Amino acid sequence: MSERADAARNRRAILRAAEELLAAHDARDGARDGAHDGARGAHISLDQVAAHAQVGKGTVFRRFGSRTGLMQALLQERAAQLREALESGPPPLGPGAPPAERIVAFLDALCRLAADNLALLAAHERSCAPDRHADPTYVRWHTHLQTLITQARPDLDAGFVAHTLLGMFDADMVRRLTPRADPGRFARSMRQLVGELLA
Amino acid sequence: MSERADAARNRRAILRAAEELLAAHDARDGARDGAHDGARGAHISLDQVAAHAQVGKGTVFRRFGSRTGLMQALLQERAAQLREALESGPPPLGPGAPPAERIVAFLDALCRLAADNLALLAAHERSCAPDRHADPTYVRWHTHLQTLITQARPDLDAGFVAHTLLGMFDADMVRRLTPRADPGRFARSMRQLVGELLA
DNA sequence: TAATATACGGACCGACAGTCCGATTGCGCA
DNA sequence: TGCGCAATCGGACTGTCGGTCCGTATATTA
Repeated sequence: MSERADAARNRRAILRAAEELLAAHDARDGARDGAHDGARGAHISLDQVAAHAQVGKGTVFRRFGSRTGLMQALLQERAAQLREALESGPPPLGPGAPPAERIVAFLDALCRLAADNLALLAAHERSCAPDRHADPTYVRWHTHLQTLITQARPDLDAGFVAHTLLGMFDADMVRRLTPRADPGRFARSMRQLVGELLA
Repeated sequence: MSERADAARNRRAILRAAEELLAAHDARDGARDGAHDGARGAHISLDQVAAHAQVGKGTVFRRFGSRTGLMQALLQERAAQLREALESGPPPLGPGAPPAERIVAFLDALCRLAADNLALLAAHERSCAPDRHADPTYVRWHTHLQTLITQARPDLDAGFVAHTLLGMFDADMVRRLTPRADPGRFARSMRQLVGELLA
């Protein structure tokens, strides 16, 4: 036995509470359209999360270690499905398709994931700012891309390119480049750029 | 008259103090080589800056409005020379050369600027995280790139590509991709990637 | 030199990440 | 079923920091 029942229950409660607060932010912020609204940032404090989860603050820290830990756990959860698809799903997302196609499929999937989780992404960025490159999910994505890029374009600096491509998914950038009038712009421009690189 | 003499003196003192603290961080952190050292971040508190500048905290806020304001001022100062060169210097950095060359020259200049001001860049990122896209220096750089890209490759989404290219200059990324053993890697990989895009 | 707009400094505030410890409770075991 | 302990809980507490306030000091100008 590695985790007591109440502990597991609280872990779930905390994750769900964080999601709900994030979603609330998303809704509230999303309501504002048009030009950017300056001081962005889904700032949910851990006190809020604890209160919303009906749990003591200490519990949050015992379960997740820190704000960063909570955010990483949250992102990991949301990314689980994608991870599964990458590792053992059908091509082109999963193994089996030529690398260039897998890259495009992966980035498309990231677009969707980003669009559906803007607030989480923003909060995650903010918390992990110190070195987002240490986040397990980021590392996994980076490794995946790097491998594929190495196969598709052995002449490029795959690590560098992978970082650059992942850099596109900055929450603020996604938001800015996803205007109401043309919600497909981000994905389209992204695909075009990747096309250039793999051509 | 727009600013009293003592006010101007203090403004300079604060800027210099911030630079010195940042440099101290840089030195201390830079001493560590090899693998990443986790919790990065040139975190200089405004209390520290005020103390180091031998000035009251209130003065810092009166002059710069906020932490973000201070960071923006700092970056603007460091970027002044580059700005000058872009607007009225000799080609290819300044006007007169073909857009593709100007883009490369500009990004090369950014490489140098980034390398020389890693700590500032990191601190700036951290403070302006909410929306770095509102920073005057960032906006200037983005506009510059966007214009040139539009000329060089009218078929691309210039705004998107410009953001992506600027995204490469994330302090953490620069640091990671500038190993002691091969300090030219970042600039080289960057040039290669840009070459692909403009080809 | 007097009058006034400006600037100064540092005490003060509220928010928040993270810590601590006495009270509580799930759970294996007899 | 009931015991006992280890794990968990909760929320008070701490230290830090960005930002505000206001009584005092000073540059400036006439």
